[in-house]
Amino acid sequence: MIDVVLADDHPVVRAGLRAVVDSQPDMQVVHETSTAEDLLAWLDDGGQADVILLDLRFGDARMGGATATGTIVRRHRTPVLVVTTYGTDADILAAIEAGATGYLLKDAPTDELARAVRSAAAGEVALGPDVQRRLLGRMRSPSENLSTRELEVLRLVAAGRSNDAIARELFVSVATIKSHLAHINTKLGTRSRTAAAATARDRGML
Amino acid sequence: MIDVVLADDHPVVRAGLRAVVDSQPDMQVVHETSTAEDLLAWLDDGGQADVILLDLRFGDARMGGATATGTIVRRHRTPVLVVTTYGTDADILAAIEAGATGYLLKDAPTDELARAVRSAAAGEVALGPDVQRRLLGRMRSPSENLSTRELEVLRLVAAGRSNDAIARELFVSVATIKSHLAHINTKLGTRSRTAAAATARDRGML
DNA sequence: CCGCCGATCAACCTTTCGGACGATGCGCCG
DNA sequence: CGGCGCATCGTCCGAAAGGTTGATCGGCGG
Repeated sequence: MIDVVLADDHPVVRAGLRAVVDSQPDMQVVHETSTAEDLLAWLDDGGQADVILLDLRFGDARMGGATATGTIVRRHRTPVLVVTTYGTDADILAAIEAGATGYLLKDAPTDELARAVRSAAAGEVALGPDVQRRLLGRMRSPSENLSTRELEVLRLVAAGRSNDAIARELFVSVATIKSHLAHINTKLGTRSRTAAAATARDRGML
Repeated sequence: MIDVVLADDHPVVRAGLRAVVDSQPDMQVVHETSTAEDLLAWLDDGGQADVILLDLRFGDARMGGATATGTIVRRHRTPVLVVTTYGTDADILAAIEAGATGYLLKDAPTDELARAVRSAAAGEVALGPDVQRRLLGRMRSPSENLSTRELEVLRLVAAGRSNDAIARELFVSVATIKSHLAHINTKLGTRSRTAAAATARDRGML
């Protein structure tokens, strides 16, 4: 039997996760908390769990999901499965770097969730298909390979400047800016300045 | 007995709403759908409900929650209770203008949800406390002169979509998007989509 | 009832971008 | 030394975006 703990500040979502987990014959919810602090307190108090389902976005809570994940993994070595609504690349990366065993989006079908819980309990990594796709996309375009000049241009693009304005601002010709932008779009896998700016924001590279 | 229909593209949230509703002695879930189209189809097919719990954000679905709300209210006169995760002012306004009977955030406690369902079934308006506070805040500062539609377009622009993509997403022609964008640029004092997106971010209108 | 506004679309034209070449110079590293 | 990546510029062309004007339609308020 897999003992699962839920940590989510949305009562409705907690009820949903509980329903999904309890409907599985081989797992059960043993505890629920609505804040990361409560979760930590429960664990420190001797609470035992096989898997923790954690929401990355704790409303306006003091402790973020990523921080909580790091603390839990370090202190209790319990597998943390991050289940959140929106998956910006930065969030996902942060969670994984913090030591999360898996990352699922809330729009994942229930059987996928159950599978992820079993994988996590077994100590395996469990990433949702969406998440895997995102990570792959990130690999294909390793973002950080933007040169300093390209990043400089990208920042100005994101600020809404035109090529001409950027050229004047950087004391180069428009052709150069276009060239940089072409490289940026190639590296980020985008097709327009606006998409590049949006992607850059998502990845927290500004 | 209050018959409730759920419309949400997140399986977990659907399970959560179902758990909450079914735990109340005076209400029950009679149908679930994951898209607005399915919901409309079910209603058109003779489905009867006392209250509809609808998610405003239907992933990448073709029909937005606000549009769906309008159609349902006009065609079937069934009270629609919008239950969504994040409450942007524009979202709330759009939903209410479309004729939603109530608006709740998903982080609302379960008893508040149950109360809202009863109010909606009785034909009363049911706005969560958070929502009411937001509306008041909005009254004080009339935000921007941007219409809800323009704001919708602006958001997609900021997400990096092309005019063509936005047009397909909103089911209108490219000419309309260009028209909206022209108005947006006039109102914001910008000269390009990227600048408009940047300005919008600065002013926190997304 | 009439006027105004928001949403929708169209046609036309100008400007800006983006893609696909190629070219030069510079610094770094094996 | 000889690549290699980076930054710089150029041209050509097609695609996308922006500006202008004008039109229809529905709702809402005076």
